[in-house]
Parts: sequence; C-alpha cells; structure tokens
Amino acid sequence: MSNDSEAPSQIGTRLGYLFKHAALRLQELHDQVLAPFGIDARQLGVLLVLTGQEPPSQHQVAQRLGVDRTTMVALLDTLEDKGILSRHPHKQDRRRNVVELTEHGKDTVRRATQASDEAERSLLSPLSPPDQKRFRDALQLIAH
Amino acid sequence: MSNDSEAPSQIGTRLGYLFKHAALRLQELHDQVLAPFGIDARQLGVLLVLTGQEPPSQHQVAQRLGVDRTTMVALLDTLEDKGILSRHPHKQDRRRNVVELTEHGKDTVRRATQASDEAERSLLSPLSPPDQKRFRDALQLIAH
DNA sequence: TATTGTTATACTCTATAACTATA
DNA sequence: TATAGTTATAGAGTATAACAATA
Repeated sequence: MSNDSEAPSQIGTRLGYLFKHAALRLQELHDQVLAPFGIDARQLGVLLVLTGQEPPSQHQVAQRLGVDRTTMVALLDTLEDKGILSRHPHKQDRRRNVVELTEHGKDTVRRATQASDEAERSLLSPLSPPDQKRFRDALQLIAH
Repeated sequence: MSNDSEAPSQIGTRLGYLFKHAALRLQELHDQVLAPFGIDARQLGVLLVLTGQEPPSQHQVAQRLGVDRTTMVALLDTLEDKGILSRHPHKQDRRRNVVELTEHGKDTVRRATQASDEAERSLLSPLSPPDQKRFRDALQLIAH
C-alpha cells in the first residue's frame, strides 16, 4: 500500500552511486583549489602521510596509503622532482629510503591543506554546520 | 593553544580518504552478497537503470551512468550473454538498441537488490537507525 | 550532416615478477 | 633467506578515432 508502484530501487539512492558521485565532486573541487600548488589530491594524500611524525620509509608510506610499494616509486619520483620531498638511505638499514618533506614541501603541504579544507567546506556547504560535523563523524565510523 | 602540536592534518580524517575507504568496504560487502547471482555491484547499477521505467537505448543507459557509449557495449554484452537482458532495434529509430530486462533479469534484479540492501545495512550498522537515515540524506544532498 | 552502435587502438592506473643491494 | 627499492611487463578499465547503418 506504500510505494510498491514507484521505482523500487532508483540508482540515485544507492550508497555506491552516492559515494562515487560525492567523491567525483570532491575531486573536481580539489583539482581547482590545488592547481596553484602543482599537485593533485592524491599527491597531497602522500604528503599528509609525511607530516607530523617520524619520517617513514617508502614502504611504510605505501602501506599507510594502501598501495603497492612499486606504485609508490613513480609517485615519489614526481614529488621529488618538484623539490617537495627528499629521499635518503636510512642510517641503520641502508635498504630503506627515508622520505622527508623539504622546507618547500612543508610550506606546500600547509597551504595545500588549507586549500583542501576549502574544497571540503564547499562540498559540505549544503549541510548545516552541526550536520556537517555529524556527517564527518558518521563517515569516519563506517570507513573505519 | 588548542592542538597546534598535534598532527595538524591526519590523512585518516580527510573526506577523500574516507570516501575511498567507505566505498572499498561497500565494494567488498557487495562482492560477497552478489556472488550467488553472478553479477557485481557495477553490473547491478546497470540493471537498476533498466528497472521501473521505459526501456532506454544503450546510449541513454550510458549517459545515466556517466560512462562513454563505447564502454557500454562490453558491459551489456556480458549481461546479455548471461540471459539477464536483451537488445532489440527501436521500432521508430533503427539506429538505437532498446535494452530490456528478461524475466530472469527481473528476478535477478529483485533478489540482487535485496542482497545489496543487506550490504548497505551492514556498512551502516555502526550508526544508530536515526543516524543512518541522517547520513543517507546528507550524502544524497552533497552528491547531488 | 548528425547520431547510434561497434571495433580497434591508446592511455592510465595498478599489480606481479624479476633484479640489485642490503640485512 | 628475507626485505626495500627499482624496473619491465601485463592486466583491468576507460576514452578517442574511425567506420557502418540509419536518420
């Protein structure tokens, strides 16, 4: 007696569809605000792993981002070429490459993070401030 | 005076990271529950476009999913080979292929949608029922 | 001329396998 | 033997270009 005759399963109400399109919109916003820094959202993700903690090895960076260590090589090559980070052999274990932000890298991360904050605010702007907080908390809960 | 000395921008709190990982978890849940039907989450998305409305052309299906029409061909080939849908030339415009669910396809969609509902419930289970509703509404708002 | 479906091709992203060096 | 970084290679997924049929 309710809505049996309506479309029972609109694609636009599925979580998978909604996640994909929310991520696409956020991607576009990031493309815009990060362009001045010469990096994209994914590269900022790499840089965020390098901030506020003991400089990790390449392998550790890859693990924290959930990508293969072979994929990490080109990713770091690009950022090293831009002068954003540097690689040095680990003192005690010379198999490892310690990855560190340069001064320019630290400055880039700081400013790019502010730009990313702006992109996130823009995405969440249809929600009231308390709803924004609830949404973020809920997303953090289900994403683990 | 607040948290300047703490990690200022943990990767695990960024919306992009959270969307990616929430989508990954949902993908895994879908892989499990959809396996009995021989389709994956993406293919179910195609089928959902075909339900509850005038049978669309291949091009229309592609547009609604936001993929190129050349990409649609192989996607539909697979589902047609499984006997889930059929293609017929449009009566008035024979350039078009009208895409329709078969009886088996309709049954598959109905049962696969229930399985997908279960996957979504599972993903949202850390939230209280009212929070689940709020999260879904918020996501729909920001995804457009 | 423009559009739909199709195929061939190329590009992007990523992982697997194999190699070097270090442990 | 095992691990970290690197390179070469292959696979999945996707779009662009070109073509045939149709409008």
